[in-house]
Amino acid sequence: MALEIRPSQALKLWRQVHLDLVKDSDADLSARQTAILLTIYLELPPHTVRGLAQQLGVTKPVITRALDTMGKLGLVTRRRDEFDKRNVVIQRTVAGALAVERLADLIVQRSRELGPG
Amino acid sequence: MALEIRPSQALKLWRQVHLDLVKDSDADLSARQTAILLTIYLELPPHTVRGLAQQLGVTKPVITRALDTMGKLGLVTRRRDEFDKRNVVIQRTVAGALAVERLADLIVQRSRELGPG
DNA sequence: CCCGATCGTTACGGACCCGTATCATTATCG
DNA sequence: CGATAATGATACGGGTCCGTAACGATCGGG
Repeated sequence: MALEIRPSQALKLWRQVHLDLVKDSDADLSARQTAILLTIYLELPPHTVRGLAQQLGVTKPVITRALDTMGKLGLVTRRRDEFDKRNVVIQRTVAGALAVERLADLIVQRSRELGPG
Repeated sequence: MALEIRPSQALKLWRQVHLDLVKDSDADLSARQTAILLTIYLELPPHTVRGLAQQLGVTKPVITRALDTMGKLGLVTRRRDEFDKRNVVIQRTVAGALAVERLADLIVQRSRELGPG
């Protein structure tokens, strides 16, 4: 069931999707922000600042700032954990789910256009 | 011959590779830099600042700065075009080729680990 | 009840990147 | 030649991000 992709195909796909992302300037997320966003939307909740920081191997302020930025874009929301008010629970949004879906479609679309090379 | 990948697989692959890139902090390239680097190494030379700017849909200073940064990292080199000294020809380097190769291997490796999901 | 531990956030100084505008250099054409 | 065009680099003001360090709020064990 493993995906069969050759190195040259992988690079072409990577380049083309990045070109698309750069041209659709609205989705100007860094590599870290991308990893954070996809972790939130692919991994099981709940997600906390500390948990994300550990998964990414970065410091907590990096997560806080990324959440600030993505919050402005409407991609995620934060809510205080009522049972432990020190914690903050990161929540998904409709806009974020749509953005992730669009990214998936973009990758799928571009992968379909790959030649045998 | 088209690559068959499902949206959920595409997202898992995208997330995992980005996680790897973030943790291997040395390769801290932005989306634009990634697009530029892969364009230089996948498309036929010669590459110029203006040409890259057009392909990416960005302004020339973006390319100049990206080449500065990638030059410091040893990923590319610049050389004056002897036949038209206004032009600068961007050249590949061994280190850059190796970095691109490692990226390709990373994507291939992570794609092999994808489940049917 | 209080003190330490833990959580997320913020302050700070420094670095990078952006787009616009401008510049020096070089080529081209009248 | 001289004027115009084109190329890449640079200056600038503004924004974002980084890691370290410190902070307030909250929990929990003694």
